[in-house]
Amino acid sequence: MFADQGFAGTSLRSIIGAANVNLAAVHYHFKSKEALLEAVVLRRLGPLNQQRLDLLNECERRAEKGGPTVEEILNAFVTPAVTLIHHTAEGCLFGKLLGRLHWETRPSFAILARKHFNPLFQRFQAALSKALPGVPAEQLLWRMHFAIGAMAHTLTSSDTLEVVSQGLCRSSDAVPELIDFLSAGFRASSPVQRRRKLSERRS
Amino acid sequence: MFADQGFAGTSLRSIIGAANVNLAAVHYHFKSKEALLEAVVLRRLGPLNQQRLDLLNECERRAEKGGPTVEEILNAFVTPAVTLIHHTAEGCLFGKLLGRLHWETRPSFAILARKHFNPLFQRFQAALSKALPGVPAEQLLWRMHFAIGAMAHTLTSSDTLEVVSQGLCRSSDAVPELIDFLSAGFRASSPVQRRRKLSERRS
DNA sequence: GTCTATAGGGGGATAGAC
DNA sequence: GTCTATCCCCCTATAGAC
Repeated sequence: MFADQGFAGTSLRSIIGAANVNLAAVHYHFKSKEALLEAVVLRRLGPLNQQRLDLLNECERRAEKGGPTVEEILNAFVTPAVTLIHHTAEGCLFGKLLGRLHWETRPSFAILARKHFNPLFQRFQAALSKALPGVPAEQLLWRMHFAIGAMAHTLTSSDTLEVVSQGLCRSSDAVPELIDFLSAGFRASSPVQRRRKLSERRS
Repeated sequence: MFADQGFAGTSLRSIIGAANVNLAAVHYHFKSKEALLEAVVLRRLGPLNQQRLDLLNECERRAEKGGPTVEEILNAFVTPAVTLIHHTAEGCLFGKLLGRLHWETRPSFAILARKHFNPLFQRFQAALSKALPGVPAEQLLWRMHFAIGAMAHTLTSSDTLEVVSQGLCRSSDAVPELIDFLSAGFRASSPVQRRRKLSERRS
């Protein structure tokens, strides 16, 4: 319900109705509405982030000298989350919740999100930096930012894409399509000349 | 306020407080809270979408035979929106609102968003399809989906990136970085072989 | 541990005076 | 057109019986 309607848009009363419990039980077991959300998120996000790290470690261990490819690193980051959306209905909902978490603005959420995301982010930043020695730090951060946006939007809205495309795009293709797209973006060469050209054209 | 706290998270009472008006005035002039949001959005979204179409038409007119490049098309789509975030504070807020609109789930919002987004989407889909004859329709839709996610996330959260990167990434670089990244993604070749390989690795 | 009952404060919308 | 006062509902959280 948090996934579909957002935090502010979901009342505890609608939750207890769906769960056939009473209101006091929520506060007894979880203390507050925000703490309930945190519990809902953490139950699955912990294992999911661990899975991402395991995949990354594994492909680094297996890699020839020079480390894993961009595709392998992105695969470790993206796949555990994005495969959620075409498995169980529950996984699909958690995927939406996960995507939403990236742009909830309540201070307590931002803290929650960063607490469980920053270590992961830095680990993947280091791996990508090694795999892409030609990309300056600033640019790598921008590209990770874009990748997170594309991934989060896929988590929250790929069902919309299925409808808009009239069934042409299926969620089961999301992972390979996303990795193809992102890895090409990360590898993009960006001659200063071309960037200047676009800037001038805009002004 | 809608941009920062979302629709459900923003009360009319907090709005009238900030605007120094009374509650009845809102309902007299806008009829309802949802209609107020629609008015807020439409005042700026109409001109912005027109600007995107104008830019696209202009670069198509100016292009040599073969039509405009992917970069030019993406520039027409992305720039009018993303330049919002590093101009006025008001523009920055509207950028956030615009990004948020892509993943508000209330039925009335979905209708609003698609009503003003679908025509634009189809126009750009046609242009991109022409510029990328080797990319099948299904894949192009996925890539537009990813591009929208990256753009929307940039609109809503690039201030976070400025903080996380400790000032290394500045919003004024968002447009060229985004266009570099996306255009490479759109041009990506995707040998079926590689995609199968990744799929197998996952299973 | 579990429940009912209620506190105590918003929420959006509206009636009716001016 | 504008404002005050108010309706009526829903919200989170808690007290206190069992």
